[in-house]
Amino acid sequence: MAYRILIVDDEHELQNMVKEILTQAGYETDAALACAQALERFQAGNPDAVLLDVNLPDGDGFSLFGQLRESRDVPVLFLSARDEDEDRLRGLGLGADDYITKPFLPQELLLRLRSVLRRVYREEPDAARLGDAKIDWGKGIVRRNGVETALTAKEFTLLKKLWEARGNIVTIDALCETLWDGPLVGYENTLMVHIRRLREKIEEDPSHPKYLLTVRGLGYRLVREGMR
Amino acid sequence: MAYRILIVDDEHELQNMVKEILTQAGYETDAALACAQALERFQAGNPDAVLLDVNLPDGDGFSLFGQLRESRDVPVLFLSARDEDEDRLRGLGLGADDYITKPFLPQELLLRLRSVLRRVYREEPDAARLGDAKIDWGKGIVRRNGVETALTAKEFTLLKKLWEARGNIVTIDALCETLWDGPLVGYENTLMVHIRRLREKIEEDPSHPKYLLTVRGLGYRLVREGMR
DNA sequence: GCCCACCTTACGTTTACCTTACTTCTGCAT
DNA sequence: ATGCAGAAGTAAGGTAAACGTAAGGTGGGC
Repeated sequence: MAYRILIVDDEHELQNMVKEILTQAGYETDAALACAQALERFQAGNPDAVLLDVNLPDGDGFSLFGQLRESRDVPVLFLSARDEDEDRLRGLGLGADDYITKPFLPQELLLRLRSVLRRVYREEPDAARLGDAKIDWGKGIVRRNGVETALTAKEFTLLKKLWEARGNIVTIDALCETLWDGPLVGYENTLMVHIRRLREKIEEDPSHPKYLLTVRGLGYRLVREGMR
Repeated sequence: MAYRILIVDDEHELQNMVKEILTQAGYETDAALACAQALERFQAGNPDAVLLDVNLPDGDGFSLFGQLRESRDVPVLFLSARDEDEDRLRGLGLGADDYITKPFLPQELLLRLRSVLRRVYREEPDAARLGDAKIDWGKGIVRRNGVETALTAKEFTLLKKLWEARGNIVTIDALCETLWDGPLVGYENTLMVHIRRLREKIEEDPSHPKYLLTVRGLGYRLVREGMR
């Protein structure tokens, strides 16, 4: 999932350039031309970072910065045509994450933005990839085509067990044992139902699974990337 | 506890100046004149950040940077006398946290360092936001729609535990353990009651929580905003 | 073609959690 | 000590999501 960046600048030309740069690099962008609009877009779009020009028609970037930070500790990178020491110090002094003076190299903008995002959102969510599905173990959810689905307790432990042995067959007995840790009889059918429900959450076509495969007579197995 | 900063520069004069600036600002400093020494001081001193000159007598700062990062994801700010685009892009491209060109204003160095440290070591402001609720950890108070509500001891530690893991599920066992420190069982119901009371303080509609969510069979989880 | 392993669906059951009211505990001021 | 107030814990009835069951269907392997 791409980061969403809000660009606030009153120069159309520069705004489009920045937008182009960021889009090329795989970010999602949103834009505002003035303070009022910026606040509105900020609330609506909930961006992951803000690129903020100091000069704005209906106020200055510094006070807008204050309003943004009051609502949330969002990363903000100032852009400014003025390379006055005073401005730079003011921006950084307020707590901005960076202060970039125009003109700047597209590459440098990207790198500085990346640097900030890396620090702010560093903690890689403990996630696993399964084709086009992403499993977030911390949240206990799986994302596919942008939609999040919560895993139930049984589905969670079941999927985890399969994931830990991904590429290898896990017997039905072994699965039953991890799900009910006890007499491993009588729950085989229930297991199938859970498998089915899991497939509905991680597979595109649950009836023709591509990832959670059944091995007739033995058990189930999760495919491993680049392996069959 | 003051941050420890390692300065790596072969110019005595500049090194002393930087040292002076940082010490004045309340940082602890350590210094090295060349790569070999830098690595030694890095291992020994375990600094919280490194200020790194690009030009060094026994190698260049870029490769030293690689060695440092290999051992640990320490924040690094490059200092350079050369304001060549190429160098800046290279430094930032490697993953540096900032790139400052000499001569620089002492104040700017401090601000940029502070900015990086703030993100890396998460100096949590003494208050947290949760939707329209603001939590003041210092006072142990929650504000919503202008009304202040005091948190009780149990509610406070419970909320803090959830906050520290915000975005991720915290198991009921883990919560019980922090509230009653011990592998005690039998407090699950009490925990629920505390959860309920917390919700009444932070949620608009406690019966349909938007922030403190329950994950059936697994635990509870506090939503995290502006982040995926 | 037949069997058996597995799939699939609908539906009934259970259990984890919610909610409320009440009781007990704890610390503090009198 | 005594009583009080707020905090913490207990209990019991309610609810819906999660789970389990069963029964008919499907298809691969012999």
